[in-house]
Amino acid sequence: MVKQTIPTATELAILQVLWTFGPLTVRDVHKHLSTSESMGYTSVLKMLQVMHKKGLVKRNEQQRSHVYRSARPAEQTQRGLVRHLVDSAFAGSASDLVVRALSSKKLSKEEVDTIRKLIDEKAQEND
Amino acid sequence: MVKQTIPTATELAILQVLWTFGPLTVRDVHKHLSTSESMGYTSVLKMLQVMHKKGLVKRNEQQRSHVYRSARPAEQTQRGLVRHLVDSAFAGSASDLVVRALSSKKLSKEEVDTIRKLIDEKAQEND
DNA sequence: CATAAAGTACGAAGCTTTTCGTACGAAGTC
DNA sequence: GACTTCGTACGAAAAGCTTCGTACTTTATG
Repeated sequence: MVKQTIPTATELAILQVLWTFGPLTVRDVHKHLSTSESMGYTSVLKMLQVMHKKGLVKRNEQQRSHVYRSARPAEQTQRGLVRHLVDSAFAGSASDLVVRALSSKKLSKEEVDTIRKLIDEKAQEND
Repeated sequence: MVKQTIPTATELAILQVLWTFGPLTVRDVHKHLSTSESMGYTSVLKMLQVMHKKGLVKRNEQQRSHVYRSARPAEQTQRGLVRHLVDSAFAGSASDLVVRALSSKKLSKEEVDTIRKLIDEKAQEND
């Protein structure tokens, strides 16, 4: 079992871009990032190099502009993050986290329905 | 609106102790912490001083041994943490986080029921 | 009252994370 | 072929987090 690294805040910002838009060059990551945050181009480059070294992203060096992609599917990293948060702030209780999530944001009717279906499946499993 | 500080990993470890056991002296925080993690006494002290400066904890200095307590209820901090995670790793979708939470850990029948009830209330609100 | 025990304060070292300047190579353009 | 543009690499400064040693004060105790 490989130890799951928890990405830092900046790493997460970059990963989200990659998850959303797929494999990108440094320039494109920078473009998608720079709308909200302002981070120099070489900072993004360095960040991606660091993440590559850590194994958070993979890259294709065929082109002169290397193309980076997330090393793991979003789902896997997100699960790791949730687990980490559950342990570090909810004393291990995932349901407490869910309760808090439900009370913290207004969810649309559709979202609530999605979740309800999931819960029902979950409930059947446990019968 | 006051900007909500996101506690660091160590700060969270300490906050969890305070949430669980209520107001404690440095020595007692250290005791509860040191079972699993090993952190020097003065490190815990310093940490609590830093947290006090940041406003994460309050302290009563009546006694020689100051008594520290969480500045905010657990619920509030937890909501902030969830919101932060939703933004930084789930593109703002709280329901995606819930979905991931439900798929990441086995939940007991009781927990599932608790959540289901909550969902039902939530669903009614939206009608 | 002298000494030990228990407490706080705090500077500073040691890490990790983040940012960026500078160097340098490869491709395009006049 | 000279010059500009676009790219990577990487050292190192800056910033934040964590740990702990040392200094000093207060209280207990022989």
